Amino acid sequence: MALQSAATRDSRTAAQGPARFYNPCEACAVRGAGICAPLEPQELERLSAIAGRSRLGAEQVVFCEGDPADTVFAVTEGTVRLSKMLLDGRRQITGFLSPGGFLGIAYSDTYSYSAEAVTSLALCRFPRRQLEGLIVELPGLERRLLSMAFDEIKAAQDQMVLLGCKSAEEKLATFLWQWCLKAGRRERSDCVIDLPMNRTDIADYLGLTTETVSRTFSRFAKEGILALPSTHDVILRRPERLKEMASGEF
Amino acid sequence: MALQSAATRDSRTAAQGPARFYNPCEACAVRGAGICAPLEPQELERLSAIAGRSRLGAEQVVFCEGDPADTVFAVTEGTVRLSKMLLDGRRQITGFLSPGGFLGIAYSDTYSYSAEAVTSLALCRFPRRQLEGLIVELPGLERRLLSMAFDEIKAAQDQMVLLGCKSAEEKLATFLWQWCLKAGRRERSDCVIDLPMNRTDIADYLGLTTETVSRTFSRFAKEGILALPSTHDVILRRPERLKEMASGEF
DNA sequence: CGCGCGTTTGAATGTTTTCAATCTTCGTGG
DNA sequence: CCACGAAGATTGAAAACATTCAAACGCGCG
Repeated sequence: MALQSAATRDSRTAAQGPARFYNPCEACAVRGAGICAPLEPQELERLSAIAGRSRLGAEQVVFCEGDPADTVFAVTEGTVRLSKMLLDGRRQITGFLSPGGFLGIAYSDTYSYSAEAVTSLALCRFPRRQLEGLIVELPGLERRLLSMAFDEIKAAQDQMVLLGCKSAEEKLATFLWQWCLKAGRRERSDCVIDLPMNRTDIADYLGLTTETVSRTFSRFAKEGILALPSTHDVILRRPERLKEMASGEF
Repeated sequence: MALQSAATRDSRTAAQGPARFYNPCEACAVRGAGICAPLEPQELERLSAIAGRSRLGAEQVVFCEGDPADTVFAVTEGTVRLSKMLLDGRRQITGFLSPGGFLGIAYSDTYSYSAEAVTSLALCRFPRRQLEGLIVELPGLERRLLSMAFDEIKAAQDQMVLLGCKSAEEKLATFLWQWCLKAGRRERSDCVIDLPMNRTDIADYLGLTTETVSRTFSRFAKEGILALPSTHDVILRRPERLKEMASGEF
C-alpha cells in the first residue's frame, strides 16, 4: 500500500505552484540519514520519482534469501532483521536495520539473505534496474553507496570479533552497549533502551541460545547492572560496567 | 623496496618508442582480477602512475589497526591475513587475501584492522588521496570498488553464519572446502591444497583454538576424508564428504 | 646433533547447550 | 471483565562440546 498516494502529491502541487511537484522525500523523517543524504534537491527528485513506499506489519517478510533481487529498500520507520539460514534451520542474524538503513542492494540477481520486519515498518522501494541507472547518472549516490558499504563491512568485522572471540556475557554487554549508543542515550547515566526484537532474535544475532541470553540478562539484573521492567525494555543502571565488559576492542 | 624501479621503466620506454611509457600494470599477474580489471589501457596508465610496488617477508606487518590510513594496497603475490584484536590479545582473523585482493580502503582516516603477510608478499601501493582523486575521475574504478565491497559484505555474512552457527567440524570443513574452491581444484576428486597459514591462524579465523583445529584435522584424517602429508599440505580424499559437512547453506 | 617452535595428543575443566518444567505476558473469546 | 490458551521468557539440571592445562612429538634450522 502506498504511504503517499498520488492524490496527496497532487494536492500539494497546487499549493506550491504550477511547475513544481511535491516531493515526499523532502519531508522524509530519514532525509539526511539514508542514501538520500548527499543529494541535491533536484537529484532527490529523480530518486523520488522511482521510489514507491510501503508498510509492513511486524514479523512480515520483506524478502527471502534466494528471491530475485529486483527491489532495493530503505527503512524509514521500524526495525528490520537480516538473516541467513542453514538447511537444518539454524539461523544467523547478520544485522538489525533502523530508519535510514538500506537493504537489498549489493547482491547478485538474488538476495543473499532474508529480511523481515521486527516491528511494523515503513519502507521506500526502488526498482533495482532504475536505481542502478540513477547511480550512473548521480555520482553522489554512488559515493554514498560506497560509503555505506564500507560502514557495513566495518560493522560486519566487529560482529565477527564478537562471534569468534567473546563470551556470552561479553556478547550481550556489547550488544546492549551498542544499542544504547545507537539510540543516542549515551549522556544519561540511567540509559533506558527499547529492544524491539525478542530473545530468540538476540540469541541468533549473538551466536547463543535464548536460554543463555535469558540467563545472562538475569545475571546482569541480579548484579545491578541493569533492570528489566519488561522483556523489551532495559534500564542500564551502570552503563559504564557494561561498556567495560563489552569493550576489549581497540 | 620498489619492485619496478624508475630505471627499469626508463629502459623499456626507449625500447617501445618515444611517446609511450612502459606500464608494469599491463604485465601484472593479477590484471583482470583486482581493481584494475575494468579499466581501459589509458585509465590503467593513470592508476599505474600513482602506484608503487613493494615486497614483504612472511609475518611482516603491512599495517596495524589504528595506523593512519594513508595507503591502499593490492595483493599481487602471496597471502595476507586481516585481523582485529581485543585488548587482552584475543584475535579474530576476518579474512585471508590472495592475489587480486584489495586492502586498506573503505575506512576512516585510520585502518580498522591489521594486515600481515602470511607468506612473502608482492603488493601494489596507492596513496589514498591520489586514489580517491582517481576514483572521482574514473567511474569504472568506483563501480569496481563498489562491486568488491559488495563481495566482501557477502563473504563477511557467510563468515558470521560460520562463527555463529557452526560446530568445530563444520567450521573446518567449510574452511577447507572454500579454500579448495578458491584454488580452483574442484574438478579432481583428489584435491590437493596448500594452506599457507598455520594452525593458530586457522583457529583465529574459525573462532576455535589451535588444539580443536588440530584435533579436527586428525579426526578427518582418521576418517579418511583427507590426508596430511605436512601441516601446510592437505589432500582432500573425499571432498564431497567435506562439502556435505560444510554446507548447510542455501 | 640438538635446540626451539609449532603441532599433536591426553586428561580435566568449564562454559554453553540441551532437555525439561515453570512462569509470565498478551491476545482472544466466553 | 475475567478466564483461558498459546507463545515467549525464565529457571533448573544434566549433558556435550570446546577449552584449558600439560606433556610429548616432529620438523626445520642453526
